Amino acid sequence: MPRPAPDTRSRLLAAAAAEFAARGYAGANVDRIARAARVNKAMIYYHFRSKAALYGEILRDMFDAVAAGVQAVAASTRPPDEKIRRFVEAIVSAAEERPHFPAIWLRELAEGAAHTDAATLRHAGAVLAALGTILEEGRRLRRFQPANPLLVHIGIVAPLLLFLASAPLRRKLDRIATANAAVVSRDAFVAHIQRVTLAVLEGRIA
Amino acid sequence: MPRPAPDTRSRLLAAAAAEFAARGYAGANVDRIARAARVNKAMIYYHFRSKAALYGEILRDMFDAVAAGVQAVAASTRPPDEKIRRFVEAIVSAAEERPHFPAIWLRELAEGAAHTDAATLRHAGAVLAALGTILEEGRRLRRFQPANPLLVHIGIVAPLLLFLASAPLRRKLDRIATANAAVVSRDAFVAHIQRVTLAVLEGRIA
DNA sequence: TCAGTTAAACTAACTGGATAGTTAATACTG
DNA sequence: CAGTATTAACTATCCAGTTAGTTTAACTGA
Repeated sequence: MPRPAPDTRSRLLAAAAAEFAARGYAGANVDRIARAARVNKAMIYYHFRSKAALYGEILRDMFDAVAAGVQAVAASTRPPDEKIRRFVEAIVSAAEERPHFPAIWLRELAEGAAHTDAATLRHAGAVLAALGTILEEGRRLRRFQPANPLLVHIGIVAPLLLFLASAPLRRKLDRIATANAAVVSRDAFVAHIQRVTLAVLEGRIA
Repeated sequence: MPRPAPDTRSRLLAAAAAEFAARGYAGANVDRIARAARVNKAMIYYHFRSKAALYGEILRDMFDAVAAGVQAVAASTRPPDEKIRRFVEAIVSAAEERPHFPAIWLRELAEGAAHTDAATLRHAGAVLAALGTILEEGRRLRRFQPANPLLVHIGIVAPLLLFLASAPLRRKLDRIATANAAVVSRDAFVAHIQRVTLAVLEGRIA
């Protein structure tokens, strides 16, 4: 039933996100995306303008979501330590709603955000800015020590992204390797990042 | 001067590492690698078997170097806390001798090590194993609390990789963004990771 | 000491297959 | 019937890998 444009568009977005995450922008194949979405390839060019535009749409959606999440946290009325916990949680849950986000973000970092347009880049910058706001507030309230926002940000985002993005690899290794006991649950990992970050901010490190 | 086979091979390796780091395996272009190395494209197929073999060689060299470095640290006679500091330092200096390592490693993680052969994968696993040895020793000597090696490993490697791999992006952003004061030196960053890791291991968190 | 031989190192030009993007025609629905 | 959604088949380009032939350094032995 053509007119109501079923879910072709969203099916394409989902299939494309999986493909881009698994193979990167250059490695992604438009025919394969169409096949996975069970849709004619030409629909990609009907609903989106090009492979690049499709990718851009996915990126934009991802960074919009994260930026919105962490900005809400920063603007809320909570004690600073609680804001930090929720900042971490906001990133993780945005990533879990979009399972391909971590891998795609990692790749964009690796190639200097080559496929990221200025607007999306600003949204990404807003995540760092939101963290900066929280740190500043914590400092004003004498709860946090001075800390470089970039350093704190990397300390949070890098482990989260790597942990989430490497899930497929870890599963693969567990199947091969000899009883690799090094398995960590999502919750344990998040809690660990929250604790470590707060220890840093509250000056409980060395 | 054909016979002495000047540095064609090493020039190709260098150019290829840069290309793979900047664009990923699929995005890398063999003609561009040859041009950058100022060498005829056919030389790639003369000195290496294929694009994949060239990439594999680069990966192998990288993981060999890191594995050797951290294994030397683990085998040395130092107190556990010093071993941890040197473990971090070993990874950073291997990465600095091979500036394209971090971006390439990040990508491999993002795509589940799709282009990594079994031997190279074992070397990568050896890095985690070396850390495990250090943690165990520290525990035996009552210096470290019990800790999940994978969790500690990600806490070290993820920030290092992200910090090193995002250097080009950060430079790009600094040129655009309005007085982004969030600049962190290499040494400050490394020292921070060392301190945080030891705080975790010595049970000084939470 | 040097003509002749060998094999490694190298090149220009080509090939074939993959793939992003197009088009013209068709189905459906309000 | 009007316009949105969809399709099969096509095109043009790009790019990994090949090939047939050339140059050069190192060696041979007379």
